Amino acid sequence: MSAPEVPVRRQTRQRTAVLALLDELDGFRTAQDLHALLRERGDAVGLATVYRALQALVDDGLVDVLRSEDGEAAYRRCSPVHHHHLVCRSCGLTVEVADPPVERWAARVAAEHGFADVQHQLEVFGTCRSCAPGAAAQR
Amino acid sequence: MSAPEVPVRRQTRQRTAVLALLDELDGFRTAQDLHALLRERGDAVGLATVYRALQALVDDGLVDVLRSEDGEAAYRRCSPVHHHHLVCRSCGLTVEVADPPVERWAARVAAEHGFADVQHQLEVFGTCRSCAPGAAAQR
DNA sequence: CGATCGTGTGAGAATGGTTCTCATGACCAG
DNA sequence: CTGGTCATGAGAACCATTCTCACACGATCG
Ligand SMILES: [Mn+2]
Ligand SMILES: [Mn+2]
Ligand SMILES: [Zn+2]
Ligand SMILES: [Zn+2]
Repeated sequence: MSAPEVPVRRQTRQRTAVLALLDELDGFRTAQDLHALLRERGDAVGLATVYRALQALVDDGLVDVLRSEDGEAAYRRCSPVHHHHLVCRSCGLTVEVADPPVERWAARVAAEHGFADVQHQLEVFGTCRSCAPGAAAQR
Repeated sequence: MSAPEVPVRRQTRQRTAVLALLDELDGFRTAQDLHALLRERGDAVGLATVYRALQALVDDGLVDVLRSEDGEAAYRRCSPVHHHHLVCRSCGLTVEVADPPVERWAARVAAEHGFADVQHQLEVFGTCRSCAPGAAAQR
């Protein structure tokens, strides 16, 4: 029983690059986007490795993932505490928001219907100020 | 301007069969699942047609669609009024639930951050009574 | 330091859900 | 009834994601 259940997570140039890039971005981005950005930037990383690095970060709770309307997965460096997202449909800008009321509500509704092992997901989508129609003309 | 903006929606055997099947099911099902069920049942429909029929029903507001964790789309006959879902992860059993408080909350939070054209999505996932561990043994 | 071991990497193939193509079939208004 | 649209379906195409496997390279320990 001396072998760790979860293998040691090695620190590699690729994983460092992926996390560093996510730290600079403020919105949700797809794996393909991140891969392209890394390539432009010079420190290229294989696409499969980008996917693996992102999955590891999600498992470690450092990154949140959500599905865009067309089913593509999008990733974002997020705080480790439970929260929800206010996402701009146009530019991806995201604000983390908390909502205690819905936490209790979800648990209560689930219990009323006999559901266990309850989880919930709440996302709010809209158009941010910068992306509002006319925002470009105003400056 | 005599041509209708939206072409007439013809009533075909295939579209009727898809909607009739959805009316008998109480949970979210993937297009592939529905296609297989229709085939078993005898009145087969092409897979592409199943996808097109489902998309039309979604456009008409008769069917709701959500993405499972692996990105697959799942469809369910739903009421046309705004609501949220309590979904069993195991069998797909779904209960429609309303939550007035979150409606106001979403609008307020979005406004505070300058977001417009706000939409939100709230889903609760859990394990229903029938799928709870031990339920099978209990009869 | 190095040797060693096991994990990480990446190019390309494979997978699989969804959409597209296009020739053919069938609603339905007139 | 009939024509003109729209619908259908088999298969190809698409494309995000995962898998394969030979090779590279962190971490560990003497
Ligand atoms: Mn919550
Ligand atoms: Mn709502
Ligand atoms: Zn924006
Ligand atoms: Zn269930």
